[in-house]
Amino acid sequence: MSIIPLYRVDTPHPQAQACAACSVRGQSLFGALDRAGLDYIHASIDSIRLQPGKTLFEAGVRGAVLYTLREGIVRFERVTERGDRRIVRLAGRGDLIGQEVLLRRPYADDAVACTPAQLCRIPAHLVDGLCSQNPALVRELMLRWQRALEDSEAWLAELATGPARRRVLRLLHKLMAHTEADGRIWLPQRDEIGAMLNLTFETASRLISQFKREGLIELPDLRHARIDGPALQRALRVEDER
Amino acid sequence: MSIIPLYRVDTPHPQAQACAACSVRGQSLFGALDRAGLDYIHASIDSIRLQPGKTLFEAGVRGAVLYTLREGIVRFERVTERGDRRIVRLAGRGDLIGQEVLLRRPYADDAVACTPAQLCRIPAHLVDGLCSQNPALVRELMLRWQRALEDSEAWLAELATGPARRRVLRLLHKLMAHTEADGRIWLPQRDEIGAMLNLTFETASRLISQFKREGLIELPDLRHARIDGPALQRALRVEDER
DNA sequence: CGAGCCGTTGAGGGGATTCAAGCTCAGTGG
DNA sequence: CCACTGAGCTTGAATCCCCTCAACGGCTCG
Repeated sequence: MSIIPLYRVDTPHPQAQACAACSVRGQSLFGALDRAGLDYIHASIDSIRLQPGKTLFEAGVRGAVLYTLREGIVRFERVTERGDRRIVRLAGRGDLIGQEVLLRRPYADDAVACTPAQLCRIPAHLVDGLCSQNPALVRELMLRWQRALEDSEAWLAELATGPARRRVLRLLHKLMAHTEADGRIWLPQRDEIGAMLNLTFETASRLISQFKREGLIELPDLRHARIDGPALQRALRVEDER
Repeated sequence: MSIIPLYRVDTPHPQAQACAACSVRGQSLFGALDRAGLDYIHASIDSIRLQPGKTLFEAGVRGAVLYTLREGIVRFERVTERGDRRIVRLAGRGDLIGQEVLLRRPYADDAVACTPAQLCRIPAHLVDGLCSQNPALVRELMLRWQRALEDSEAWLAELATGPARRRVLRLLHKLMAHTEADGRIWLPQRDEIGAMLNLTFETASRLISQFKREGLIELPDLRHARIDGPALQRALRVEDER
């Protein structure tokens, strides 16, 4: 919960200090804000934690809040008319989640935590207010929309094309962008891989096992992998040159 | 080319009148503009015609113009690292094309006319200028970004999933949104269908022929189809309930 | 009239799915 | 303590759907 100051102080609000020191501030939406802007927002922003598998919001709901992802990975998924789940995009550190509420639109997808996640919960009206003052923020928002669009199109072009082996290799490549401090990457469950790449979980399992045998990856635990980067590059080259 | 007036007149500029009367004005980006706004923009906007197969711009290029599609269908495509062409989205009447230039970003995809197309060519700086005056325009822009994002995600979920028959049926369903005045829809070439649905052109051809035999569609000419709507709905139902 | 593009159709092969069984591991309760 | 259970992962065998390769026909253009 946020804290509401009862008296005027000269030092900035503690949450404002926290925002100013935030590890993802430079990459986040509010990176464009100055001290005064931070002072304005701090009181309304809550910090949220989410366990893997927990949903942040559901498609179709008209929400009034959006989120900045400080830590972890969140996936966007939707259920097709045929009834199967399809993961259409991932969000990582610094990404904005649920920006459609700024347009008074319902959430477009389910948003579900893939890993333990930490987020800032931001009321939509807060961003509305800041936008009218701050053109840089508007531009920042548009940039995020464009990035999300390009992500989605790249996903379609690169992760939904070609043989299964190539698709899983490309997924591993993409996941390397979210490498953790200790060099491990998040390895999705087999049925999640299936939902991302349009494969059955058996096929996903076969390929991950195969990569293990080939020495391309190793699994320190069930949810993480270490990837042999150069070997992955080579394997991708082989797939693409044919 | 645009015409620059040499003397001040009381009647609105002819192009401003054309804009005000534009058939897609209500759905277009500048639907949010008033008379004064239209007067401001008219002189810089050119009208463009494009034949099927002609490209409007290429991915990676840093352009300075964006477009409103007045008539026809334009596709966005990109070449995967493996080297095959993949169509990732379609634009129809009233859609905005190339808005990434507003962010000083290179075009994200190739844009190619699918049908004869008419567009308005809009210099990016023009929109920049209007945005600072006109909050409604900013909101309209954001809405378009969000719509494009949702289109792309829906494409991924609905057109890249399931057996080939279902994918082509869903494509026909989607194309019905662009039905022409006489009730015909644009029917892509077989290899275009392949590039949209990740199929070979042979498979696309087989399915279109099959639909013809089933009476689901008829082809008045090679590039157009008439669809039996209820039959299509039934066929989709059958596909989805299994 | 031949060349080239586009569409159609067939035959055969291959890669992913389907169906099925067995495995590990964490949690539960006797 | 350990059987029991269920969820997730792995692996095998058979099937099927789509791709590949190939031939052919219609159409437009030079």
